Amino acid sequence: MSVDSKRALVVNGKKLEVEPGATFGKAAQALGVGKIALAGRALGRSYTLDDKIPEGASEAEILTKERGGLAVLRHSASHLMASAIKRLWPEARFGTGPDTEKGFYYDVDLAHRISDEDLRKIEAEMKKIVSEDAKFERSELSREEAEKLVLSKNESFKQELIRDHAAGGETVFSFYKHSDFVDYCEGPHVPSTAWIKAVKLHDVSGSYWRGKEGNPQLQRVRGTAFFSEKDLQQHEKNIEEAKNRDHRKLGQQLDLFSFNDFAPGIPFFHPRGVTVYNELLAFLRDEYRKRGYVEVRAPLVLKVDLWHRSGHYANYRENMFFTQSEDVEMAVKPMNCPGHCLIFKERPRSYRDLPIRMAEFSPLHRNERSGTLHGLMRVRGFSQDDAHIFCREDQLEQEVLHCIAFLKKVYDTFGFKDVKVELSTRPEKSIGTKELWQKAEGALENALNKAGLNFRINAGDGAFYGPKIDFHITDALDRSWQCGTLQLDYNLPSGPEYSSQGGGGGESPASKEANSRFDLSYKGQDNQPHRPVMIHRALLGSLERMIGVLIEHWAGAFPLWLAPEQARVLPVAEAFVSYAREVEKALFDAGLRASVDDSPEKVGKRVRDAVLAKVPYVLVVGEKEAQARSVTVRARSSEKQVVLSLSSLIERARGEVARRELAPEASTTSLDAAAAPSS
RNA sequence: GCUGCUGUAGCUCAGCUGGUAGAGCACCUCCUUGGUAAGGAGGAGGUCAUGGGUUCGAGUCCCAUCAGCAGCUCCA
Repeated sequence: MSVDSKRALVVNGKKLEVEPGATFGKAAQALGVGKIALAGRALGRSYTLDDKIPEGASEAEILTKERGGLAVLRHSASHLMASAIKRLWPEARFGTGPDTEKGFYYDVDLAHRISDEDLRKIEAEMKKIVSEDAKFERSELSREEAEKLVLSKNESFKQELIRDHAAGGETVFSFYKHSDFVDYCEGPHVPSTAWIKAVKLHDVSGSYWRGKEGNPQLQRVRGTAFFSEKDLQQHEKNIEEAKNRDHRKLGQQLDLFSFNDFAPGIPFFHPRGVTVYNELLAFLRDEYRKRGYVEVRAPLVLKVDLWHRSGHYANYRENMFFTQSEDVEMAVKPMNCPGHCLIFKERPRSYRDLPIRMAEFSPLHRNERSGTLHGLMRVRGFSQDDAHIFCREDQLEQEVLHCIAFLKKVYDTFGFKDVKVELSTRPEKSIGTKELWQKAEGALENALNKAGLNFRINAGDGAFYGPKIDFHITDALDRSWQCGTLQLDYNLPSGPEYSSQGGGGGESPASKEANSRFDLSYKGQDNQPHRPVMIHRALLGSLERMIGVLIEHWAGAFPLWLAPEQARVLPVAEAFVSYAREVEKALFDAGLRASVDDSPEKVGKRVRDAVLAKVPYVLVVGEKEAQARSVTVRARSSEKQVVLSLSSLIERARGEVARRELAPEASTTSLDAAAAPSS
């Protein structure tokens, strides 16, 4: 083969003939994306457009603005920021600085505490470097050279990374340089700093090196970047709007709940919040009745002996509240499972009794670390829609499917579209045989597939006693919260045969008690005792967290069945207050939550108040309505007015509640259809 | 728990380099009897998170504590 013969290459999925020694830039031009090309990739590595396409590559990728560009831009912005920081504080050392979903950050080790003012200074310095139009250049070094280079710059964190990568088998260490700043980095990057025009730094916070609590804490400087100033502004605007959905803000505005210094992290639910809370409970109890659940109530405070037996004392003590009675140490329960095991044991059980689906809504208390608290999403006192299913081994899959079907019903009722499902498998520290684990994981995976759910496997993240399925929902600011959970538990039902092979945490192996859990059994068809399997499951997760999620999901505009105030009657003048009261009474008698606003304000003002309170139905009544025994309805999310007879409004609203209808728009449509011809 | 930031009326916030508190909304009273997103006038309301300290004097400066916010960590 002659040296100058062209070679075939697949670039971005298209076949291309390239000259030997051609650069990624040339390939980009040949593809017609020369102007928007940012970087190249081949053989699992990133390159600049000026780099030659590696000889051995038969495929290559050109990253462009549209093709993975934002991540490239942001990663470059993090380098740009690091270089600006280095100019301002030459002693700064760096951890890692990746792009993220919404922007980028760089972790900095610097004795000087970076303030908000400093962020502006850094931004100004970044602008300078942008105007310098500094090229990003790539180079490759051997391990020795790489370590030498980072050590010469006193970058010990980078050295640690290099050593780790070397231990992982890496032999080529790439560096990216722009201006006077060089960084150990995989890339890719934009061609030059001039690309990074729309960039903004947001905040600085602490962050442990490599995410380990014992490690030194670096300063994480966070920001974001876009290709255009317009996109950046839009992004900032979106964030502002998302903040208006924050359940903490809406919870206060809508008078749903509050927090008080006297009980940090434990919510006070106001009357309106309790209405939502109780409607959710009613929904679940309805479903429990249909699905063969039984509800129980176990004590809130139990002797520590019990928590020793359950393993909570050894594994969960840090998160428990303790108290005492006379000389007996007791604990406030953080979970329901031990109580349910005790109820199970209260009498002999037969295989005919199983499955037992035992539900409980009791409040739980967990002493969460102060920094983890977050509105209703993470609290120290809450109730789960908890249940423990005691079943036979052969009922396991069916029961898991039963739970998933239930969960789907619940999430459909709320209209959740983006639920992330994770299957967490056997962790390093685990109890039980390999076969048991494989069986359990298989059962869960099988059930997920049968249920048609897309899921991600989260290897090694299961509980030590069994694998689990978690359901995550994101909040207004895209933070992910675990809501539903489904866990297989072989631990709590176990008896004296249980040994603390790795899972026992701080338990003393000498203690026989610690080595026996609840020793649950049922009498099988064979007249022999058998061990039941326990499924621990919650669908909403905690009522508190779910209410927080729902507030953000609907921006406070609850569907009719959950709305604290379902209708507000506004008499147009004092003369019609008595008819307004009649309407209120009729609604009340129909089981609906209604009020009259007879404050001495103009109708416009009272309509505004009702809209801001997100009341689903605003009913204006005056002379016409009083005579016709009708109401003029203004449904939420529609300014359209519809005249309805009082009786047909009630009929509609009751149906909407009974079916737990979702969208306010749906009710608007049905109202339109039912609209009496207005005179 | 860690790092940083914040804490002024019920809510949202103003209060310059220290000279002992202000607005809008909400609330109350009166006027207005109003037909779909803010009618008008007046009034009341604050141990400036708490506790120390510096100072002739602290909302303002310093320290501690408490709580919240962002991120990290944690989340059986």
